[in-house]
Amino acid sequence: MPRAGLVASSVTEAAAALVDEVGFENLSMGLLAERLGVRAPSLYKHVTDKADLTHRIAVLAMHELADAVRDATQGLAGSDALVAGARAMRSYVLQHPGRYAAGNAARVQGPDDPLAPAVDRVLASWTAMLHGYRLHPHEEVHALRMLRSLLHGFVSLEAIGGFQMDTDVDDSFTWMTGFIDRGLVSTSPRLA
Amino acid sequence: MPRAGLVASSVTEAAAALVDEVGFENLSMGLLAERLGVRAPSLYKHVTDKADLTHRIAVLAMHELADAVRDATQGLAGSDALVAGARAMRSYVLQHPGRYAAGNAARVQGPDDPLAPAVDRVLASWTAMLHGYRLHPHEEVHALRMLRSLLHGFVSLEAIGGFQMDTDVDDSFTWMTGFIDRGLVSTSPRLA
DNA sequence: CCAGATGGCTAACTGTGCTAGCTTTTGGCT
DNA sequence: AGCCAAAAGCTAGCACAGTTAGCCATCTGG
Repeated sequence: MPRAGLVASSVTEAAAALVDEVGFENLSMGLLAERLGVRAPSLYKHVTDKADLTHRIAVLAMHELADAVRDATQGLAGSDALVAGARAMRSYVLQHPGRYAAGNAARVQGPDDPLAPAVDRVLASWTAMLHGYRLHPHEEVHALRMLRSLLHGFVSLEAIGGFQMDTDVDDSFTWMTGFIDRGLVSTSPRLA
Repeated sequence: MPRAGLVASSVTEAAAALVDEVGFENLSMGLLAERLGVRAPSLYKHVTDKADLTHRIAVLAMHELADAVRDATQGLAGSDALVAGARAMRSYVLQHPGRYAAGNAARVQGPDDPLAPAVDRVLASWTAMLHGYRLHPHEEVHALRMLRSLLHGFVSLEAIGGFQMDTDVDDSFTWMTGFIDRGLVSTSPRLA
């Protein structure tokens, strides 16, 4: 019987694809094994346990999200960058809800946890974006947290179908990013 | 042997307390039964299954949240109401993270699901609050979604310890509510 | 005070995560 | 080429959580 030729990264990729399909809470080792044409215990040769697996998905997701935002904001600044970055994040999460859920469920474990730099990359993208507004240095952290909360909250709610009313969700997102942009401009001591 | 004298509501209350203590994902029928001085299968005389139990917690949580916001904004309007309501929500979630997690995990099931009116009560609170800003009618939904996203995102991130930097989280929250308030005021066709 | 409804129990089944220990493939080294 | 250790797969089986079946004790209404 030939081997399946698995490796930690390929298992993680398959798990990420699966989790986007069936939902984060429905991920099971058995189902993943089936997808890979292997028996469940064999997976433990590549990941230590299910927690390790979901953690790896989280790291993957944060890097992919950081890449998506970076690519979308390439060459843009100020309002344009903000809108493009926000749209890129929303699009990524709608396309990969399971991965994003894994990212939210994960916690940074030790000082060498690769999740930390992955999350930092995402935060650095937002920070760079906010830099264009020339805020007071002590306001930047507040603005970063606000932006993060807003985007995270919006996409989380949208992903679980939380917006019931029939008003178009795209319109709300556009309005919202415009609202934040105007607020940031008028908060800026230089651009106001 | 005397009976424990349980009833659906008391089981739900106990489960809500437990879930705040051990975390939503660590809720187990066995642990809850132990707390109630009963064996696990006995719980099924009061709730149909674990999903039913968490759903009941969710309904309870949404009503409690709606109450907290209503009480906090009593007699206030405009900016004052917004700030007070936002603070009340943040405070509730920090005090009852498990309940709030249950509320987010729940989905409205049928047309008679008591979760729907409970969620509506919360949304109605925010809507009433926004009414003070006299926005254009077609902008109200957008503003509601923004406010909801922002608050949900912030308290969710805070509850899981997502804000790493040592800048005070209280300060960020205050800054953020102020930012939104100013934005709403200047968006309003009457108050600007 | 009896009878039915009700709330508790034990026993047992299922599904999932995971470990132990065996077998087979694989790839490098002589 | 052939050997040998490491690695990758497998089966068997344990533990634990959720759940059901079915029994017995306890309340409560007539």
